[in-house]
Amino acid sequence: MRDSSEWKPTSYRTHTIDQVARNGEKLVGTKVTVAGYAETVRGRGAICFLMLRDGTGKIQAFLKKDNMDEELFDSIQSATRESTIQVTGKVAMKRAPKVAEGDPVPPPEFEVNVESGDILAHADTPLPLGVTDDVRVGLDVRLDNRHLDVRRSHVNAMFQLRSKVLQYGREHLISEGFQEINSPKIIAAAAEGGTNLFPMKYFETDAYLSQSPQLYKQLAVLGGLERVFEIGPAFRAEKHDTYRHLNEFVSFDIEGAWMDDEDVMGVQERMIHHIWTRVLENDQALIGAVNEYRASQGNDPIQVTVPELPFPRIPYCEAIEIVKSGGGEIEWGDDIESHHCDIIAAKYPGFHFIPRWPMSMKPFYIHHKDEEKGSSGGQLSRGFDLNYGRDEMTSGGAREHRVEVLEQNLRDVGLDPGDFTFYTDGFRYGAPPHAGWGLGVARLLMVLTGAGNVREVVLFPRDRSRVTP
RNA sequence: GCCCCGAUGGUGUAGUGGCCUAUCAUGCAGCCCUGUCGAGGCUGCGACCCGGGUUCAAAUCCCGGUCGGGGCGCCA
Repeated sequence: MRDSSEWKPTSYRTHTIDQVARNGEKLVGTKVTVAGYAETVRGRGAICFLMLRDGTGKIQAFLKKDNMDEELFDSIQSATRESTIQVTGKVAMKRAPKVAEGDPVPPPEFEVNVESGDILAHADTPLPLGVTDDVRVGLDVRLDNRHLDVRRSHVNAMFQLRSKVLQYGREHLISEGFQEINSPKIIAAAAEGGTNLFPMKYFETDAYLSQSPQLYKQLAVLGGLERVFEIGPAFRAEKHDTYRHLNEFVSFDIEGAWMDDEDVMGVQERMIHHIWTRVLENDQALIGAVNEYRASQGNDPIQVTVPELPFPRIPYCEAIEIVKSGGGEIEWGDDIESHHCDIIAAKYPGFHFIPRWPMSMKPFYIHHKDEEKGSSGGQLSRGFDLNYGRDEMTSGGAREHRVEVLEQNLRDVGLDPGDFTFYTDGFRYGAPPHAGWGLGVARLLMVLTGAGNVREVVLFPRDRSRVTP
């Protein structure tokens, strides 16, 4: 769980629960105040055991009727599960549990001998979902009650891992000289075409929610910010309903000047390598919490295996051949669909790049070189994807920096360059060649945590049929 | 947008026309016991998504609705 060793006391507690549990030996006899959720309340009569849990750990509070106010004793003893309770008392060594002959004696544990306390907030019964119950809960019930779901240790661990992934990713990009930016999410025109946008009213004007920071991060680079990244939301009004799609998702985006597609693939694989390495070094406790739950459900444990560098590159033309030889029906110029990815994934199960897509399948801002053609003569682009198994993680590429080519590309896909002057004007006064990518944070998390659904790793997911909570 | 599937106590489930005043687990309430520790023992509480239809008889079959799940397309 969280490392709270450096946390300061607050108005409600002198110590976090983990601080007491971890330093019990030093604290024996010391009066402490802790607060947490009542995980279990056992005992009826003269003594009572209250298992308290906060965001850092668990500890048993021991209550004896003789040692405290009788009314308080009764109210805590009859408190409902998940009520929040504050207790004050001296730290003591717990009596060792009975263990069967030959079983190892567990390490010493500590508890709080309660002298006073307070019920901070009472929990209704029954709980919509049990925080510690030994029953499966459907995803929909969990999402409707996410505030309780997140109290479950493996769910809590997943969201701590999410925070770590963002932290380590930032850490790495900053080490390579990228600076964090924020681009507008309210925009006037389609950024890329293709996907549907959510329309909105911006005062008297029609506007949309941004589907991607793409054009803005390019403008930032054209403006001389050199290397930029953004972690922010993107919105797509697509009526999909799958384990890997949401209508609002967080995208990890970068853009760098004087770089091409190969250069930014390098940034990406180094970043993922760094994230995995750091998780492996620092966050085994979180992985352990996830695995404990997986074991209870009969699932294999997840393992953090740092991927080898460089990731395989399977150019589009080669990918088509792999699919064909694997029995898939596909022709040059076709999209590589999920069932095709299954064939490729059988050969390349981990992370792999698919560079050099046909220009006709990539957005107008992707760069191409006239001399790079596919086997059947079609124009190739400098756009690439990053896949893990069958799932697409990333889309990226070298960008078109020649304004006259950019405008032609717009016309080729049926867009009017006149609608994009806010963007194309950025290229008229000298433009560095540049490249970048966008990575789906939740999809990366799925790989790391073994989650079978993006909704597992998004706190309050927005899909086709869910806008609350 | 297309295709498939599902809805039973708070939660997760059993159930394929009469054996269902509906199973089991968990939960909740109460009692007993107890320095417990996945506590234990006993008693009790609580459900067939909504509307129509078929039938002597519907949780079960049919139609419509609502909500949900899975897959595809598209994408991150």
